Amino acid sequence: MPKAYEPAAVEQKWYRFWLEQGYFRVEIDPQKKPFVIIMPPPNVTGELHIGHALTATIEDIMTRWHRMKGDPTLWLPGVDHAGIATQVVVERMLTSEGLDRHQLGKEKTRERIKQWADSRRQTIAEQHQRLGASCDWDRERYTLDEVPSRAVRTAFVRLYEKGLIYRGERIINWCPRCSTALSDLEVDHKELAGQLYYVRYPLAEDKGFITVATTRPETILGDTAVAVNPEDKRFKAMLGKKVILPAVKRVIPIVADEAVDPEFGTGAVKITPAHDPVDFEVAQRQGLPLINILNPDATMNENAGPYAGLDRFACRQAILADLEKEGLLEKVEPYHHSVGHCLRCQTIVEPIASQQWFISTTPLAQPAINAVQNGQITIIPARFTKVYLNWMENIRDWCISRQLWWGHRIPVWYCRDCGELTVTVEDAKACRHCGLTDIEQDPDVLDTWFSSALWPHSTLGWPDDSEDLRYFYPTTVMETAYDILFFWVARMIMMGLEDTGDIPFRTIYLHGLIRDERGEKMSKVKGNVINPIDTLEQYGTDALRFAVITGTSPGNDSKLTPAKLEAGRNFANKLWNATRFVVRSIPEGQTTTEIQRDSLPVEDRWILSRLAGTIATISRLMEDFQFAEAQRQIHDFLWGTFCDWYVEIAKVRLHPDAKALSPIPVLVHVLETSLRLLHPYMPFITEELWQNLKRRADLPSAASIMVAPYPDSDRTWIDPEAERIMESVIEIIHSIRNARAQYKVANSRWIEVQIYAGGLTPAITEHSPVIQALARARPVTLFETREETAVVKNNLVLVLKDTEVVIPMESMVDLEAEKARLQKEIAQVRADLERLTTRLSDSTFLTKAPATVVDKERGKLAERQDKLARLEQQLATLK
RNA sequence: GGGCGGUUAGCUCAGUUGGUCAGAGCACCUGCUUUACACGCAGGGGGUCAGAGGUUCGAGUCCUCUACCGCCCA
Repeated sequence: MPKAYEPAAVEQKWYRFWLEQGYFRVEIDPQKKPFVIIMPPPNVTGELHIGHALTATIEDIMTRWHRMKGDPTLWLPGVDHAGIATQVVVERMLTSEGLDRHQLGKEKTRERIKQWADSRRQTIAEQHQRLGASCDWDRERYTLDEVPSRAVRTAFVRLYEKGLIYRGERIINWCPRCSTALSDLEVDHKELAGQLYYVRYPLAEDKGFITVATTRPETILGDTAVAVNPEDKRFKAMLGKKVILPAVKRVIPIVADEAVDPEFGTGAVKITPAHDPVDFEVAQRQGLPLINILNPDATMNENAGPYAGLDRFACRQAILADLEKEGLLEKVEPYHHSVGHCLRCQTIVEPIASQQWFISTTPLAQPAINAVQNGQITIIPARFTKVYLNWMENIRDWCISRQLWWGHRIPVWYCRDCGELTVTVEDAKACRHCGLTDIEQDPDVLDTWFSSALWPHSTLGWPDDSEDLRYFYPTTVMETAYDILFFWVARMIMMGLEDTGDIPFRTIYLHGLIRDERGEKMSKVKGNVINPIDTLEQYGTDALRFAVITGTSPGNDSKLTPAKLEAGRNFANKLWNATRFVVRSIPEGQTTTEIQRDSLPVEDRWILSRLAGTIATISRLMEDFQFAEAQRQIHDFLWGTFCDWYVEIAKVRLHPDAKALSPIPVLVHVLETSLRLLHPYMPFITEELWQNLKRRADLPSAASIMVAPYPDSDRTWIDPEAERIMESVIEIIHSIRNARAQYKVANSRWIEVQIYAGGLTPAITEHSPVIQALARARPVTLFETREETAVVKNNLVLVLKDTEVVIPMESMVDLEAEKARLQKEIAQVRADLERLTTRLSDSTFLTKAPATVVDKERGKLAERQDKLARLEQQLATLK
């Protein structure tokens, strides 16, 4: 084995091996309950970013863990076609070639997008593999595959037939750049500093005017009324009168409507029904006409009269100039308001009344609310339950049609003869109503999120009654970032329940976002994105996985820093060298590593006890989804307990002259078990080391660590006595090392030590070679009690929990410094004593606190009193 | 406007049923070519757990309020 861990070769080798062995494939076993995660499909648009690496790592941890536990485990990977995003990307490519999609035509454009998306799918799969993802690649799905596509059509048709999908004219969010409708969720609201313009609308029949305030003066061109609140006394006389719309000179009425906020602007507002959701509703109530003034690219259309052809913002300036000229612009105030931007391209969206397809969500939301409220579905962390319910309870209809060329076509055909609609799963050949064949399919496609909403069941075969669907559905965990709760999770619950009658998953685990070192969200624009592939090439995949998990807790954001990556890399290297040491220590030809349980020395019983305790803790934490804490515990056990202490102690017995029982079986057993514990977190290095170990020692029969059993906690190894003894031994070694450092004793110098160990004397005596080796102390002499030897002046006495360590100071110690140290320690013990005495003389404490707590406090008091006496005695010898 | 989260060592953060909980990593300081590892070893300093009040025998942990930072929804 080389001196340092070199990840690159190891990773590729083992991933290929796992793949070839078919370990990722799940076998259906009707006798067992499966563990199932459907991967939330990454966007086909790009490469994986560090957030995907976190998603993949957490899902892989759960997957590998359950697989090792023996559950039939399915982690189903997939990609979604990302309608808008993909089309945006390919359109940009076309632009750079001097083309645009209209020149190229629909078919050729679609072909280009398809080619590109297919290549991306390949990249994404490869990147997941580099991350060690143990997904079942045979079951990989793509939203545009045959079955998911049929699922989309089937779901659409069923909802349509139930009256839950309808077509209607509503205000939707229109992205002029993408040239499509968007759902409310795809609009990013940003607070912008704008202006509030006060504009005078002259009365048609009288002198005077009414002033309205607006942030979008260009929409004046689409006004069909001015409205005031019916309760607003200021405008009583105005009601029923007409005003002349500036700029286009149209005559419009002044109406009363409750929706008007008398506090806003002047209390009178302009009504632009085709370009504002509130105004649209006012118009419905008041029977006002709709005038659309915008072309799809947000230039003004023919309804804008003299302004036709201008861009919306140019038009705004032109109208303001004209109003100014006519003296109709009363005043302008600075005004902060929220402006919608396209999630994908950040263009300012326009609310436009438009004929679109919608899902009537309220009937779907109720069962989705129930499923969470009655505990069928659990959200982790729990606080997101409220966020989820709040969204569901206030849900609005979902606009699902998109004016794009990339996605699932809407399965609706319009008849040119009778005008009726034909809505079918299979392509329609003729009108269902009149039978004639002059029909045309709706040109639009469906929102990509519509297909994502079906993902947990469509990937398993729905609408077919497939074996996978019957066995794996409902799935176990939906794991994703919290920012996707509404996009995916909420809609998956609605559609899963609607289509299958059952919940799509039992647990929702939401992780936080990864931010950069300064806590900022990563974005390509800011240039602070971390590429997971570059990172894993630099530090190793296991180090990357370790780093993204470090310090995370459910639902909380985390920062990825070079320090964390280095910690991961260092840990991998530490494991590498620990294993290298163990492997090298196994004598040639010896493979038996069976543990002789009856004759184990205390340190072996101790490390095995600690291992059993660690396993129990890890199991509890993992059941609880506390992966970061579990990882930390394994790390601390391996580094802080196994390497720092057990391996060092074992070296004494490995010495060629040692006659003691060989520690090799325990070394191998603890290391091997720890590697299995760690495998879900750091799969590559654990496999490499496990295989190295296997070559030299008898290990469980599995061909790979990833199919070896996950360690089970065996309480019979818990050994409080061994733990107590070893804690004392460690404390003794600590105290001697501490003294050496404090008194600047040269490393090469051996110092003499006497230990007073009371009842622990025989046990500590056994460890005197260990104390000698690890504390560089010789000779080490043990006594039951202080009285056995005369109190000698000028000794350094270290008062420990169960023992006392005496080091003759001879020439090495500064007497005054030692006095000061003792005085300081005495003061500390006195402070403790005072606190304990107060507490124990408090009658409420004595009566109300549980007896165990009171006893514990009494024990502490006795211990401190004893310690104080010993310290004072020691101080006296120095005077 | 409504809701949520955060505020713990210089930095990044753990701390899930209130009683060894004041921790980890990094950084810092002092030593160390101790034959697994300098991607290391040994030792060390450092925090009134944002502030105020309350519940309790006991609060980083529960409740109320305040301040600052951040997020989501409208």
